[in-house]
Amino acid sequence: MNFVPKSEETRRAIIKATASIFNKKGYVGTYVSDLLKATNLTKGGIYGNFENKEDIALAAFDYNLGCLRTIQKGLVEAAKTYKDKLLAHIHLFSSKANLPIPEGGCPMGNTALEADDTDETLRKRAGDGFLRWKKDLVKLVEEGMAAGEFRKSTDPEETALHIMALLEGAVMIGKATQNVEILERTLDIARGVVDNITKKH
Amino acid sequence: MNFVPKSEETRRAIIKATASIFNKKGYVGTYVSDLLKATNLTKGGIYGNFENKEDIALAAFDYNLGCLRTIQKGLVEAAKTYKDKLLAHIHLFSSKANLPIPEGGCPMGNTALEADDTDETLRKRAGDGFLRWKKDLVKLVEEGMAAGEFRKSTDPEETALHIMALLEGAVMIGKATQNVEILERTLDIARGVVDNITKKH
DNA sequence: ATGCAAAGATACCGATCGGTCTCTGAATAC
DNA sequence: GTATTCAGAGACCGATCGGTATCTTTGCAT
Repeated sequence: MNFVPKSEETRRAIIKATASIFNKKGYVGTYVSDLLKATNLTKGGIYGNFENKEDIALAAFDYNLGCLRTIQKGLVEAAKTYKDKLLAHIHLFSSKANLPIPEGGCPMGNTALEADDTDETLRKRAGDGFLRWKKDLVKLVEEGMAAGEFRKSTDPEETALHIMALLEGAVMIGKATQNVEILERTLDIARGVVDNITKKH
Repeated sequence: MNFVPKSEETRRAIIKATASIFNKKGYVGTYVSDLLKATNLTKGGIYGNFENKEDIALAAFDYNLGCLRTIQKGLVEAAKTYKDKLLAHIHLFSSKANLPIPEGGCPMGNTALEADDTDETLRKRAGDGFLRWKKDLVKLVEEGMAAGEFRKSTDPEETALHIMALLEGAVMIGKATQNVEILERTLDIARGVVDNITKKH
């Protein structure tokens, strides 16, 4: 215990180099040997900066999710209307968007389904990520309602869950079938959800 | 090559005993030692009936999915209206339903997100499962339209994707957050989708 | 130039991985 | 009763797992 990383810089480099591996191959499927290859380090370098494999996996998850949220934040801030802000959340998942999102897809989704029965710490990270995302969406819907963009009858929580579930489901089914059309069609459904709460004039 | 299982009965027993393990811990996360424990067999028994671990994993996936589809089929056939048949697909995922569904959740979802970047054979199984499910749903919507239950303006494929993505997303987010309310609320959204294509009178 | 600290290389560890091969014991055939 | 068969037991295999402990190198302060 009282573990102190030897070099904050190396630590960051390890995370950056290995985050995509964890996101693609999962926690158990990623071996320390994979990390050595990806970082061109040896065990001394790895274990001098991380306590153990799970420590790296957690940092990698945070990195991947942080990366996603940063892009998301940029898109949302760039959007002017609340409708467009919601659409930005959807656009983030589009294969056409060509955004520098983490390889391997949504880290929350990947982690959720791998870790839910096996690793409580990782599961909680994913769960907290979803709750934070929901909070963001709920806030956007509420603000959009206050601004008069969305119908008064809108249920913010329902809308948030609707969009989130659609997006995660879209990615999952799109990846399993390796069918981009399915992904994009499902994203269009999510866009329709946003459209449906928007006031027409 | 030319592998022939020694006992069809034992083979089935192995699948039955280990299917839930694969569904919970995933392909890489499930060890042959886990299978020995669960079956009370030794390696001779296992490898006399399966070529290798992937062979068991594939059989386990088929078993889990088959189990799910059997229950699904029963619920759908029991439902009288097409609306209720669609709702049956949703009900299958409800935590309140207390159905004997495979432990560990939807095998397609689990397999999709674990195997999409690592195991082409497993990925394809999951993908094919989704496509078959979509076909079932599309057919139900089309038949419901022909029977005058659903609006003429309904897009069967869109409806199918909408329901599937919502359900898979619901399970994922529900499990990650360990929040049954979130699962059930999202299922209600899916029920709303069915309601929206249903003609009112 | 010399001494020191620390980051990372490397050798090593026990455990366990997936898989093979030989043996054994119980049921069947004769 | 004896021979045969075959499902499954279990010892064994090399490779690799995650992790530790010691050595080596490098850069810096003096």
